[in-house]
Amino acid sequence: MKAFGEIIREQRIKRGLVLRQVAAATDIDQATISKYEKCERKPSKMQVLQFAKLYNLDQDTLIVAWLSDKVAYDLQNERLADKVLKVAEQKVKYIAKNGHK
Amino acid sequence: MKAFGEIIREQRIKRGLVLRQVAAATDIDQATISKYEKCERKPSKMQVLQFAKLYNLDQDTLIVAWLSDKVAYDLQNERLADKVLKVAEQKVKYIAKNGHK
DNA sequence: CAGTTTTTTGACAATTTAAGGCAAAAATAC
DNA sequence: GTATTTTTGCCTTAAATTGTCAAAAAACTG
Repeated sequence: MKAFGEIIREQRIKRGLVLRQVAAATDIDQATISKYEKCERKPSKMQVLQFAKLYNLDQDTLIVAWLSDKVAYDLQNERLADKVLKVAEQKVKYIAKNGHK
Repeated sequence: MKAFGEIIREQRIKRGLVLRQVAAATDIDQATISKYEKCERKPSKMQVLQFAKLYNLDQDTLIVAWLSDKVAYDLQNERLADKVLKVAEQKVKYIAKNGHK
């Protein structure tokens, strides 16, 4: 249960890379990458996939980390977060079944 | 497990009001209200509370309906929605416990 | 069925929100 | 203490979402 940022930082360190190098490889500003790693900016899906490729990570795993960050972020400070997630789960199931009328 | 829009439409009909009247009472454009009821626009939190007051509904209930709509909407078409919600739940719990460093 | 009221739609303007980018500051390593 | 790396702040930009108005469509009413 790691945040997207933690994951990509771990991977970068593990490979002994500095931000500058990752920036060069991905064509993303190094300050921006720093912010991703510290969870101060949220990348687009395309960028998530870029990182998955760069670090040889399973795409699904990384996307789950990234999307769940977003959801959790939207609910931060919400007393009702728990209830909201349970209801959202039902709604997602319902939509998956019956489509979106 | 109703959508926010369904709820406020039900309530309006139940009271025999037309959009024009609700628009006057809330100072929201009637086209906008129509869109809320059809889930084509998402109101702000303030407006959700306005509707709670207008229709004498429990605020929490309405907010849960509204927020869960948002979450479910973000995850529509996401094959991984289920997994995402489970992870998000853990993250929310974690944040609630340890704050947001 | 014509006339009236209500609801919906569509295009556009306005707002809001979040991200990208640069340069300076801070931290870390050498 | 210098050099490198990382972080921060600010600002611009871009994207997404909403509100608004007018016209079209739909639903009532007599």
